[in-house]
Amino acid sequence: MQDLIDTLSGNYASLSPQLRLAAKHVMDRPEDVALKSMRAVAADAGVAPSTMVRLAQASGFKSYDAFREPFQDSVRTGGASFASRTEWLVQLAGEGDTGQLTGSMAEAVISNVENAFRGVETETLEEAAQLLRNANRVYVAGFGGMSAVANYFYFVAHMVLPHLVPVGASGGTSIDDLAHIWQGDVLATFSVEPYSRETSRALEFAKRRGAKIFAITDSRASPAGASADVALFASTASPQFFPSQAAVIALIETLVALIVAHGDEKIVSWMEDLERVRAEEGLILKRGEG
Amino acid sequence: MQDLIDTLSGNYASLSPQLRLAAKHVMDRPEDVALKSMRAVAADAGVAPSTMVRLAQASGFKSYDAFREPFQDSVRTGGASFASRTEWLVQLAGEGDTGQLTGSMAEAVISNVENAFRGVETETLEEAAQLLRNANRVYVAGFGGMSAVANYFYFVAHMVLPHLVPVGASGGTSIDDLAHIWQGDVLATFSVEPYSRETSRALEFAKRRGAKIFAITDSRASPAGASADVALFASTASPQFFPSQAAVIALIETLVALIVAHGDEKIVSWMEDLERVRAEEGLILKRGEG
DNA sequence: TATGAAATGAACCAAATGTTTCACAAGCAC
DNA sequence: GTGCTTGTGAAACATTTGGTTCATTTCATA
Repeated sequence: MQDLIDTLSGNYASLSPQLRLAAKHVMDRPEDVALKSMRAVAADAGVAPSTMVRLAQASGFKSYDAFREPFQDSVRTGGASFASRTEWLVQLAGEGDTGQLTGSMAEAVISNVENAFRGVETETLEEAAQLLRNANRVYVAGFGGMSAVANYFYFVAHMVLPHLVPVGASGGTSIDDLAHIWQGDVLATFSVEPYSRETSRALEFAKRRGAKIFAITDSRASPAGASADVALFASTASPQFFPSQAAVIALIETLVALIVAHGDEKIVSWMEDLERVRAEEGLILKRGEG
Repeated sequence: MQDLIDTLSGNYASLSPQLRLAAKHVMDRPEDVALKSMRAVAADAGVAPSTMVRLAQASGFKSYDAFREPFQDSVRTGGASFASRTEWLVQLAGEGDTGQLTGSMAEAVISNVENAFRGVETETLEEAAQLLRNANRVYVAGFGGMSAVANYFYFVAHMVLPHLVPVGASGGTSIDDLAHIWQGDVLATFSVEPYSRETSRALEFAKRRGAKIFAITDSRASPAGASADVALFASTASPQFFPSQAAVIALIETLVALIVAHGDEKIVSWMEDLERVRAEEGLILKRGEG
């Protein structure tokens, strides 16, 4: 099957738009080809049933059923897909130190994500969403290793929260960016150990000004965790030198989802607008375009 | 599915002869149930088609299709399929529950991470690590929603790879930053649907210059996935409007861990230096300091 | 703009699908 | 033996399947 996918990927450029759509879907969800009916796969891919037949023929198969066979075989023999998580990790460990490292990273990330979601109360998430939504301004701050995370939050959230202000991105000191923070504003911080001095400075400053604090951090005992009005916690445990931010990212994404879900319908039409504009301006590729 | 097989095995004694035949075959070849038609399975088991329906009903399922579902799920590597974005938007009108949204996000992230790690071959990870380590220069590019991810990669990796060059961060056009890319260099791209036009432009440019391409993306059929020398894939499926980047982040972290693990000892002492300096310069807080 | 080739989707077909029905057989109580 | 329940498979059912046809659309070329 992998051979077939490689072939498909190789010929991809020379296919017609509709065949590309079909091929892309097949490559993305090969199990569906094995399990679902041709029509169902076609519907998922957004093409006509006949297009699937044409794809099969274009790939050198006499019929769609013949085309489907390799996929069914790979699902059948692919003991990997049957393996439980622990079995899989053990097997991975058998593949040398690369496999071991990969396995332990996967384990760490999954358990971090699980713990983050398990540990959080839905009310706290609600509170956080409300705090951010109702704030006058939200200042977004993350330093050192967390600047990228703060950056990510800013990018995702600014589409649904118009009152976001990035801190520390402009090159100046963070206090410059915070100069106008005030009551009714919120400082959103992202921090993990080792905690940067700049974060705690920003925290103190914002508090003194009467702003509320929202934090995502790795411990209740952290500077941000202790002083925040609303805080979410995500472990960053990792078998390697750098803390893993995957769980933090997951929390951020969930939070933004909540903000949208329980926000007014204005937000939704707004996002639709945004996407439409980006498409019209040619900033993003249309489906099938390459 | 294993639960179902256990139940089947438990009730086995109390079944009628024909149902036993059917149940035995189902337990022996569960993949066949997932892949073949009911009639085919019945024929293999040596029973009438209706017997299969009866087995399904006797197991507490309303239809044979419902009975088959657990088998298909267990065969399937790609776990839950999520409603399309538009469906999600519709669902929003019905105002979903906070807990439900949180749960489905957790499910999505975990399954994305697991699939990303399961789908990757350890050799590919090795190749990627080597490609990046041995490159003359590595240009790091991500646009739109992926700029934060690229930013994260740059931040984490630049501590272990001194020859990293950010693209598009300086405010100018990305091509400006790529101007000096050449053979022996590598373009590292991060992209998910909807693919930005800028990414494919950068890809073309780098290829023309003879540079190698490394990509983390969400599909083999994506512009980056198709043209990359080494590519890693991570699903970004999510029950909400924005794709989830958590799995991409997890892959990035693993890759960096590999680069460190198999790099020369210079890298390690280098990182130690870096941390020492940051501590000494008072950029980060000592333990207990707040 | 006109022309021809390629691409596409709607409609259709025969075959196969899951399901239901029903007649019959086997076993059991009386 | 007669009734009655349970188990069973053949046949018929509506539905869905993979495959084909063909009119229409698309688009590059003339």
